[in-house]
Amino acid sequence: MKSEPDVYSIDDLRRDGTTKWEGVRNYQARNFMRDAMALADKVLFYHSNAKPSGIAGVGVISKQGLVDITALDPSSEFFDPKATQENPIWMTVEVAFVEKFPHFVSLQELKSLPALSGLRILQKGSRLSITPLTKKEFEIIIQLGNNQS
DNA sequence: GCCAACGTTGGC
DNA sequence: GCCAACGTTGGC
Repeated sequence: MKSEPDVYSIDDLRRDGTTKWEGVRNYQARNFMRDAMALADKVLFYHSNAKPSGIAGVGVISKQGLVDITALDPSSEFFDPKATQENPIWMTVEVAFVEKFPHFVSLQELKSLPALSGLRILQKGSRLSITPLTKKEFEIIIQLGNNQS
């Protein structure tokens, strides 16, 4: 999952312990969050629009299938007039902090590894805030992040 | 700040 | 249903 660190970073998640991933307003990203994420699944926390961008750490899904109530709240920046109690449209999950990588895995580093060339986040024009990755890709990145160098 | 890529909106 | 216009994302 992606977040701009100026808005919400891995350090914010570490401080908060858990956070609701509210404000996703893209159907594809919503579907991944709703259908492809299960309770206790691990997630990578990617810093976008950052200096540098890259993967900063790891979280875990601590609640799944929540209604994103910010869509129903006219005072919220994420308010969606099309959302109703009966059909809230937008869903979210709660994420819990697991670790901040001792070694930040930069975008440049991700791109340099052929084994990771299939990562959706590396594809040209990829803008989704939530994307799936394979277990193998996940494990490679966990290794990189925990390598002190 | 630029710009490519993509999603959404709305006129027709 | 098409498609131009517009807004957003995000790397650089």
